Amino acid sequence: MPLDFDPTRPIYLQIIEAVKKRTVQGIYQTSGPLPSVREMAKEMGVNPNTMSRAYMELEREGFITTRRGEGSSITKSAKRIDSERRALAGAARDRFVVEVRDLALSPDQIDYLLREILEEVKL
Amino acid sequence: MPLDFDPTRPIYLQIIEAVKKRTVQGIYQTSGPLPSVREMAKEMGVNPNTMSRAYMELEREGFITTRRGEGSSITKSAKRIDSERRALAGAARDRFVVEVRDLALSPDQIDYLLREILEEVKL
DNA sequence: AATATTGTACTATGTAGATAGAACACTGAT
DNA sequence: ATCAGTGTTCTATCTACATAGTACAATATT
Repeated sequence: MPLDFDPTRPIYLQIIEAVKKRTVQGIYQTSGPLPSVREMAKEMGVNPNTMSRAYMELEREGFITTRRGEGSSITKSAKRIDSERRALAGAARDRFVVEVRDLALSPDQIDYLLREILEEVKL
Repeated sequence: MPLDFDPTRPIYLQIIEAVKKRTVQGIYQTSGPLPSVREMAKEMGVNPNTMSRAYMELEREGFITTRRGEGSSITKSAKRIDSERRALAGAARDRFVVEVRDLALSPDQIDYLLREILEEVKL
């Protein structure tokens, strides 16, 4: 199932985010190996070079470790993963605040917006 | 004061969003004219071609009207502007929900996140 | 009528991102 | 030793985006 990428943003950045989110969800375990560059490229429907670029960036950030011939795996540090979860949530919050702050919404509209979010996120 | 653009996203798209936000905030009135392509380009620190592209797109969407030699102006429809406000808020909400939904946050974490947002948006 | 200001169009240049394809280098298993 | 699978590197090609510079077309102003 190839991901549906936002065509206005670099794919390799979206891949990085997707891998982090899947890890945070527990889809990728720290015990086992990460799918290989070629596998993951095929699954997400992108070129192996693009996937390799994403993996290299993830390694640079210390989120995965990678060894030639052996493959890649997620960091074993649970602390690192949880900090990633909080970082993703915080970044999403900041983006949302910036986007909404200057819309001249009434207090009622703000309350309604947040209630909508609460319901949708709970699902 | 040139805007600080996100280098990972097309500038002309960010300009479009900026013009819409300014309009929604009341910075650009429907009565008066919009700054000219060259003025706005200078103000935002981009090339006039890039600004022209943004204006053309805004016209295509029906958000501004533009006439050669005369200049551009925001749509006179207050309904259109308010619908834009709600559209911007709704899009921001949807993006936020998508970003946060799959982070495996605890209910407590969600509550805390929303309280943070409420405080920051109120300012 | 002439000039300035407006939006628009065009060519050229540079950069980033993505793809395709081939080759190389290292590791584990047979 | 061989082979398959791994990450990595390289060249080439294509597209979108942004910039620079120039020129053109239409309107408003003088």
